[in-house]
Amino acid sequence: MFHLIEKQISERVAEHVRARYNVENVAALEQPKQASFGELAIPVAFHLARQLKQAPRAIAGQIVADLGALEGVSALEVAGNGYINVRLDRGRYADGVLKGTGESREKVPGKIIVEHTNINPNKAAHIGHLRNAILGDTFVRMLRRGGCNVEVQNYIDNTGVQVADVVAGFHFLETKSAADVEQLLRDPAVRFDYYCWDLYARVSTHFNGHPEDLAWRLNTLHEIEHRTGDRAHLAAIVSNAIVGYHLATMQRLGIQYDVLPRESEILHLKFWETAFEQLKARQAIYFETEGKNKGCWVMPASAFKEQTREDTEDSKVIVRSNNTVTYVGKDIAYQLWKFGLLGKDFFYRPWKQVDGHTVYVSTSDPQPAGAPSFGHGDSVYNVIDSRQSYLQDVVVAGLRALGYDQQANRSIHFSYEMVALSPRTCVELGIELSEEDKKRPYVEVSGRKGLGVKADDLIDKLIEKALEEVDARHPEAPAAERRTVATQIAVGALRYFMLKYTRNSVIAFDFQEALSFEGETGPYVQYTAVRARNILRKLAERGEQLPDFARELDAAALQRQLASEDFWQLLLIASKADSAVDRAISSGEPAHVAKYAFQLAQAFNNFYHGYPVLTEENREKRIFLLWMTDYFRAQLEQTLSVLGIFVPDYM
RNA sequence: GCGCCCGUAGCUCAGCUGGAUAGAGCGAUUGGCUUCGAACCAAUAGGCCGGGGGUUCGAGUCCCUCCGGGCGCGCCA
Repeated sequence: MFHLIEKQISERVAEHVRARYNVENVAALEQPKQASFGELAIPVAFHLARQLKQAPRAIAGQIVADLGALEGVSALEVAGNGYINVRLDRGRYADGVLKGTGESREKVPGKIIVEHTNINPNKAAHIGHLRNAILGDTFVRMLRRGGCNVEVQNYIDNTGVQVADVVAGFHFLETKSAADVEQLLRDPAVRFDYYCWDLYARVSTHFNGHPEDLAWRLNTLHEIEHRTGDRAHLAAIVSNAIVGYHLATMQRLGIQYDVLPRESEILHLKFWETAFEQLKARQAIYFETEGKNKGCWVMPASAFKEQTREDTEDSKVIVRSNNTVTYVGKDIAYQLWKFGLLGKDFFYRPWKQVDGHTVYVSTSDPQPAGAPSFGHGDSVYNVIDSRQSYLQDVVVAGLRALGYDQQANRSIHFSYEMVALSPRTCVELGIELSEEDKKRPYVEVSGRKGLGVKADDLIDKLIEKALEEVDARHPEAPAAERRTVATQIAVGALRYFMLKYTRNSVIAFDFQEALSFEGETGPYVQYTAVRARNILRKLAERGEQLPDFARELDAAALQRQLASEDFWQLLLIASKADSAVDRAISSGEPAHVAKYAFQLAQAFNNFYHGYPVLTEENREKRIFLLWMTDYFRAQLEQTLSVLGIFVPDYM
C-alpha cells in the first residue's frame, strides 16, 4: 500500500515542479528522520534553492500553497530548513490497506535470467556456495514478488579442471575403475560428495609434491573433452552424482532451478566455434603475432579496462596458442546464448522433478518436444563472487565488442564478497593457524586444501541445535513433527544469517553467531509470525470466527483507532512490505528485505507485549486489534516467503 | 606496481540516488513470566563515523591525499 501512495505523491510533485519551475527529476521522497514529522518528506525545495537563488524554506512554503489538497493526504507542513512533510489521512490509508487496494502487482514484461549456485561438480558444497545460492534464490524471489518473469539457471562445469582432478584421483591415486566408483556410490556407508571432498584435497596435495604428475590432469581433461576412454566415463559418473548431491543440499533450503546448462554441451554443440566466428568477424579479438601472447587470439585490454593505454601485456587470452579455448571464451559464448544472440540452442531433457517442479538439463541430442523454451533473456544477472569481477568484465566487453551494447548493459555481475572463517571457528574445526592468521579477522576457505565448512554439516548442526530447543519446549509433540519444526527453524536461521549482511561485506563465518536464534535472526522473525498465528488459533479454539473486517471496520472506526500513534506506526510499517521489496530490487540488495522483516517483527512484538488482543473488552477495539494481528501475520508471512523462510506450526 | 572492496559503539553490522538529533543485534548492567508461551519486552551505559584537506546551504555518504586491512591482476577455472 505504501509504495502506491508514495508513487502518487512523488508523481504529483514532479509534475508540479516541472510545470511551475521547469525543473526535472527532483521528486525523490524520503523517510522523515522522526516519525513525529509525518510519513513522507519532500526535500525538493533544497534542490530548487540553487537554481532559484531563494531560501529553501520560502520555496517550500510556495510549493505547499500551490499544490493545494492532495488525495489521501491530510496535511503538508513546511519544516526544518525547507522540508515539506507529508501527513497521510490515516482513516483513508487504513481503509485502502483493508480493502487491499493496489496489492495486486502488475506483470513486468520480458524475461530476467538469474544464474546462481554454479558449483564445480567434484565435491560437497560448502558455506561459500551457500551464500551464493541463498543470495541468488532470494533475489529471484524478490523479482518474482515484484512481478518479473524469472528463469533460474545453474551452470554445471562438468568438464573442467576440478572434475578432472577428482577423476584423476580415482584413476591414478586409488586405481578405481568406473565400476568401482559406481560401487562406491551404491554403498550406503559412504557419503560420496564428502568422499570426493577429501579425495580432491589429496589430489591437490599430491600435485604439489609431484608436479610431474600434472600430466594426469591434462590427459584426463583431454579424454573428457573428447568423450572417449574410461576417465571420460568416470567424469560423467562423478559429476552427475555430485550434481545430484548439490541439488539435494539446495533443496533442503528450498532452492530450485529451472535449467542446468552444462559445459559438456557447450563443447559438443560447438557453441564456442560459433561465438569465435562472430568475434573474429567483428574484430573483437585479434591474432597476436608477437610478445608473450604470440600465437594466441586475444582481446585487447582497452576493451575491458578503464585506461586506454596501449599495453598488449594486459590483453586477455581467449584462445591459447595450442588452439584450446579459455574459460572466458566459453563464458562469452554462454552469455550470448543467454540473450538468444548465439543462433544456437541446447537440447533439454528433464533431470528431476521435486515438489511438482521439473529441472531440465542440457543435452547434445535431440529430444521429444515438451521442454520449455530457455534462454532469450532480456537481462541477465550472474551471481558470482567479487573475485571474478575481472573475468566478468571481459565477458561484458566481449558482448560490447560484438555490437551488443544493450545486452552488455543488461549483463549484471551480481557480485558478493566471500565467506571466510573466523579464527575462533578455525580452532573449533581443528584447523591449524599460523601466528599471522591468528591475528587476522578471518581466514579464507580453500577447497583445494579441504579447508572449510560443508553445507550439509552446517545444516545438520543447526537442525540439531534447533531440535534441542523444540524438544525442551514441546516434549509432548510427536518426534517427526518436532524434527520438521526444527528443520524449518534451522533453514530460517541459515538463510537469514546469509542475508543479513550486505553483499560487499565479507562474512567471517562464526559458528556461535550462525547458530544463534535470538536477536536479529531468522528464528526471531519466525517466532513473531508464530505468535501472531497463536492469537488467531486461540480465537478459533474459543469457538470464535475471525470477524469480517471490511464490514466491521469502516473508515470512521479506523480513524478512531488510528488516532493512537502506536497503532498508526504499526500499521504503517506493516504496509511497507512491497515498498521494502521494491527498494531492495532497485538497490540489488536482498539484505534490505531481511532488515525489513526484522523491523516488522520487532514492531509486532511490541504490539504483542503492549496490547492483549483476546481479552480486549471494547468491541470495536478488539476487532481492530484482531485485524492488526491478522494483517501483521500476512505481511510477515509474505516477507518471509520472499526470504525463502517457512513459518513453523509452533516454536 | 595497477584495479576493485572495506574501515561507523567492546564485538558483528545497518545507514535507501548528499539532508533534520548517526541506528540495530550481540555482549555488559538492571527490571518484567498466574499472560495471546520469555526464541520475548523495557531501561541504562557505550561514537572526534580511520587521519587530514576539499566541494556544498548541508558530508558517515561525493572528490583528493595519507594510514590500516582484504581480494583480484595466468595460454587455471
